[in-house]
Amino acid sequence: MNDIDERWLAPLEPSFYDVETRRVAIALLGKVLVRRIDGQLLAGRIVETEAYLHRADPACHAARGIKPKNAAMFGPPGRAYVYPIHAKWCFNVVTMPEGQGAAVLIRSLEPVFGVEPMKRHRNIDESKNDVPLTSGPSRLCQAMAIDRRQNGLALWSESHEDNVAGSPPLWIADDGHRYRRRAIGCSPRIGVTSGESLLLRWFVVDHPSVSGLKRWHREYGPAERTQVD
DNA sequence: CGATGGATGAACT
DNA sequence: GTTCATCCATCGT
Repeated sequence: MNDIDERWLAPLEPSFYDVETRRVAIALLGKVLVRRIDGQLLAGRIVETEAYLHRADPACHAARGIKPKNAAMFGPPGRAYVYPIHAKWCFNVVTMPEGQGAAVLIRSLEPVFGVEPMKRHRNIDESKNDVPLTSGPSRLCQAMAIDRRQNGLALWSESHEDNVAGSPPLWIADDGHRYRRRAIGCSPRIGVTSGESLLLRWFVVDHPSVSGLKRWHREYGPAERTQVD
């Protein structure tokens, strides 16, 4: 597990994120969120996302304009937007259009490697195997050790210079994994108090790492057809 | 599965 | 000081 060939984990280019928010949310399913911390590599496959649109979306933090708290949302696509909620953290990726405050919330990961350090970060006993490690936006932040320090961080390779280890502490990679279109479901977003009728949550159907509302979903089909590639 | 109550950071008055 | 928030562990059915 320690001899990971990072060539398979090269950061996605900024152009990946410079796309309409919903397409990014869908295209992120199957990608791998990677974290380097304490000399260890943590990774989890993205299996649940939500889109927060720059307009006509009252649930988006950008809806009430730019504030110090949400300023990272208004930065270039491909940067992290990390914000606190109910004493925990949520990790978003900024999408296009730049400067408008659109983002994708990463809601759940399937652990790929680094399970032991993830358990430590989550304060879970090493012997326990049935506790959700990275299911839910705040749990995955805890497992991946993401907090306000990653707010505004660039996730592409240029940010290597930000880190003495020669690589960004947090990025998203494409290892070639693809989910079939029929394996992707959609639903309203979880926990939002406005814009609740919008189907802006996507997830891998019946995946054990997906959090919440598994029952209320429908196949991501022609009605929501969006170019994934 | 749904309801409940706890937890904390930041924007308000 | 008060309120609200892209939550979640826990408990009851």
